[in-house]
Amino acid sequence: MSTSEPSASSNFARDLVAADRAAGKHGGRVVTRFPPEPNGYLHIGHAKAIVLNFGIANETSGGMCHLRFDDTNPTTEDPEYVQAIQEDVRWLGFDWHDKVLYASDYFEQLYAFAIVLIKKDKAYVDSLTADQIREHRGTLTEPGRDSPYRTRSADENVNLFARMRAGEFSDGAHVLRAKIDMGSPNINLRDPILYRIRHATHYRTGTAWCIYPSYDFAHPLSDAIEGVTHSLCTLEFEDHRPLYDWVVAEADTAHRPQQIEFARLNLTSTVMSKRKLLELVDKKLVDGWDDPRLPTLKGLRRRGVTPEAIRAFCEHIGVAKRDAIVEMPLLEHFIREDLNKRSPRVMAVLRPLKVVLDNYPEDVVEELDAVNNPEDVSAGTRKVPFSRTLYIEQDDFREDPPKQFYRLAPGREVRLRYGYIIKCVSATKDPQTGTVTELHCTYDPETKSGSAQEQRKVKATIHWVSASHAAIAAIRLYHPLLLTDQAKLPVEQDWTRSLNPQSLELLTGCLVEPSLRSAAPGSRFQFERQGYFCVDSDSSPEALVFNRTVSLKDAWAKVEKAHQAFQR
RNA sequence: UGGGGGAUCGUCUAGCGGUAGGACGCCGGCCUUUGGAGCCGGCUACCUAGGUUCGAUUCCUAGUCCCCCAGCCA
Repeated sequence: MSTSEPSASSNFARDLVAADRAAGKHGGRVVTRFPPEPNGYLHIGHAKAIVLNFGIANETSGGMCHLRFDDTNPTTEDPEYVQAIQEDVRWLGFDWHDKVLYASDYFEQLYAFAIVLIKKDKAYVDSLTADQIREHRGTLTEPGRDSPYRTRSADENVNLFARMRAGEFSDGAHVLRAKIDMGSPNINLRDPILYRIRHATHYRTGTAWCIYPSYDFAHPLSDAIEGVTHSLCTLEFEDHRPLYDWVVAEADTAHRPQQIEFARLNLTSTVMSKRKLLELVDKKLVDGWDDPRLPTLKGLRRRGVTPEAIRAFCEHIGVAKRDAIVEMPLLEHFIREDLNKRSPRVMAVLRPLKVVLDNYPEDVVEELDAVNNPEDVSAGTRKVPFSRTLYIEQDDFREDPPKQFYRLAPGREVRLRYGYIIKCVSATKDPQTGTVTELHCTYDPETKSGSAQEQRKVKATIHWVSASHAAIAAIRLYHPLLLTDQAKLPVEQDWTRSLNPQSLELLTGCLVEPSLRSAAPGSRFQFERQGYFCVDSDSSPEALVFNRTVSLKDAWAKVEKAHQAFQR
């Protein structure tokens, strides 16, 4: 990777880990883990956790970060996601050094730990129904009540739990619960469920088990089994920490991991919850998990965003405990910053307007020298064909130019990038609609780029393509997925009503310079004066498709907006 | 109204008793064969009220506001 990464910024979690290490806690070892449940695709919120966990491990000598699948719920998980998650973590640029681990690999050990708890009278089999358990749990302000089964003997519990495992009971008939305190003000401590019966096929263990450990039991013990020192998770688990500590203490594990919580990432104008993402995909409101409008890693990748940009963004936003909503323009900034340095420049006309150079010979084609990347001289130059009939951007011509509009207008001059200065002589209009269909211009032969003779300056330089040489392409422009911030989404009414109906804008008949004909899917370019684009996976040499990753900053758009605001 | 957390520029974040800094954004300017990039300058913040202290964003007290928790999800 040539892109320089910002040095890891200080944050409370890093400081905590560093302090523990300095104090010799855990023998100075640092082991973290990224523990997704394989029930969906990773998004940029996960990237924050990945960058944090792998980052802390990587910057510590001898540090290690495990990739662990928290696959304790057979009804929601699928190997498809295991595969996809590994791809995404690898794509982001992280390496788990063979430590792909699965909570399901610990089922036998976890069962043994459960027996330990039962024998210590710290867990019991409850035979209440789910509804009854809920009733007994109390409320936020009222304490819960003990289950009548809470006093079963250890022997009876061991026996019952073994029979649960053996498959003697149907789903929901019994659960294993921790015996803590039904009167605790912390609801998580009111005898939380440790195991439930699920006669379901697990994608890895098949039908070997019909009882499955809950998160609250499996997670702390998995961390302990793996020797995880610092278990970083999001804020909503803060009040599970006493339970986390209780479980490892009562199970008397050799190693005691420490849970640290941080705020999850929120971004404006998009959705990040698994539920909402799934809804968009299921209802076909987007084009699958890799729809470029989605904040999924697959979506961002297809859109043309680089892993370096995502990493830089994640480092920059920091890690703290306060709830925050990061503005999308910040992400866009890091995408532009990265792409600016690495993207070859090309010319592409999104909304073509025909231009005929009346004084340019009909049978001549010049090969003009174009710079591939002004940010990187080693990227070299290429030839771009120039001829009498060209296309320019519709936006680059105004019949009646407003103030501060420097581009083409009747009688005005602009430079054609890498070519000549041209002057607009006349505009042909459709007699029906009045729209401009064609421009007639003259070129000034003395002003060819690179020729030192003519140093005449014009206010604007515009991009263009040669009509007979250009390749036709379809271009997809992406706009915000949501018209409102996710934090402000209506809770009760259908949130999908806040979706932007224009989030995808499809342009066809776009004209791109001929060098793009052979562009491979995934390759990225800057379309000069427009933005960063990448070749979509749907693209082929016969039918080119580009996705706009992000637009360039547009100073004129601001000026124009200010004009409009002034006029109102 | 129980418990757990959190409040610093519009946004994200730093600060660990001693001039409130950075980034995005926004506004000017320079530069420019991308109205891009780059460069220069400017903008705006310590939730409130008390207290401790020579000195408080930081420590203490009391409020206020925001977030999370009542799945046999994670």
